[in-house]
Amino acid sequence: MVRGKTELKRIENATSRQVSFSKRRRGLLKKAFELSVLCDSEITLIVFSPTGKLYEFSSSSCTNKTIERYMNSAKNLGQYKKSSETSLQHEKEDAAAMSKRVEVLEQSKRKLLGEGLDSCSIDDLYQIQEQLAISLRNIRARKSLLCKQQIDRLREKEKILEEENAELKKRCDVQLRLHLSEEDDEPQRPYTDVETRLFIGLPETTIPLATGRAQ
Amino acid sequence: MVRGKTELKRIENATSRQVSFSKRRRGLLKKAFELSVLCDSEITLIVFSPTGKLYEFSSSSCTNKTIERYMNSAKNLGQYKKSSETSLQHEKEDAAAMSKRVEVLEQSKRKLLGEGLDSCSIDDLYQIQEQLAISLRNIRARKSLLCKQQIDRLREKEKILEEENAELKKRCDVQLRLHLSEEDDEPQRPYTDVETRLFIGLPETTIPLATGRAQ
DNA sequence: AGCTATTAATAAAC
DNA sequence: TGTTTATTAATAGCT
Repeated sequence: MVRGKTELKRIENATSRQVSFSKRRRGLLKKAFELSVLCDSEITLIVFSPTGKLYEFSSSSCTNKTIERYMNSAKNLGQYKKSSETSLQHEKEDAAAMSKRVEVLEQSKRKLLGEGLDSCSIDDLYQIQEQLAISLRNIRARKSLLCKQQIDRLREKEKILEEENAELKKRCDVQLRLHLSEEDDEPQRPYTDVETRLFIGLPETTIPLATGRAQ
Repeated sequence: MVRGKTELKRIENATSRQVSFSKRRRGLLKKAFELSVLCDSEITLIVFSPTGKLYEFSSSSCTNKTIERYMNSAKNLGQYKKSSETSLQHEKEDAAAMSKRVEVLEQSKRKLLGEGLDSCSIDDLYQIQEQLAISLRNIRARKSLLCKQQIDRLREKEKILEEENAELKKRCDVQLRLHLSEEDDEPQRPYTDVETRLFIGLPETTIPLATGRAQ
């Protein structure tokens, strides 16, 4: 510190602070460099300006190398253990455990598929066979249930459709009779016979309508 | 640099170098501290002495915090991507993939065990049933093969044992006859008859001996 | 950014 | 290592 022996506390004047930062940062980087060269030591200096800008010096080719070394040192001292190191460890363990599990599962699945049986004793084979028999029973039961349900559904539908059919037929008969008697009374109706024709057609169209819904 | 304006290169004298390292290191740490306080900036300084000893300064409570920040900065600049970050990413992806695989395997295994069939259509069930039928065929074939092999082995053994039995019986008969004729000639033999008795007992003990080996 | 007065840092010696 | 001393280096406050 020079000229007015600045106190060791944050420089309040923003401009002064910025200027000081520039000058001192350069000085610090220079000193770091000198120390690394003169004394043959590995140094990494990381500086973030108050505005978040990054400045760094590293004597080694790569800052990360020194950081790596630092991590190891710190870890070995038992003081720190970098979170990512820890989680990496964690992930690796997880992966190993899961890999093991996959292996076991695949092995067991293969046996259920009737493959890779060479390593099985007769007892093993018997057990697998029993298991498969149980599986088959379950599957047949499930299939049977599904079939039954489908049959029930279809029967239900059939019933509804038959009722619908009966109803429609009845209505058609009524309409037909009504129409015939009307035709007798007034054969000269002006062009409303479009509707009339539709009514006549109905007894035939009910069948495709019903089967259409049933599909 | 002072007094004799040292050249900017490694100090060859080991003692001088060590002394300089001590002094300059302290100076550097002090300057780093001053900069961090005066200019309110985040600084981390890592120094390894030539002998490997670690010295550090960090304005933040934890060096790792600054390093973390540095990593993010450097990563965002696309210049570096810390290896452990990358491998962590890797491990996580691996774990996720494997987790997915375990899930799939377990699901598929459950179906082969005839469980969790609710989500299966009749077609699915049919396919599983077919697969199980194949598995069962394989298992029965394997069991049958093993049984056959065992039967063959047992037959082989039986044959050998029968031959052995026949041989031993023959030998016993011979010995018995030999012994009887010897007894007639010299009935007063001094206590070697222990051996002789053993030979006499053999035709009866061959049976338990043979069945014992066959187990 | 450059200048300069002033203090800080430190090489050498003990 | 710690102190002293001579000397250069760093830099706060100006411009």
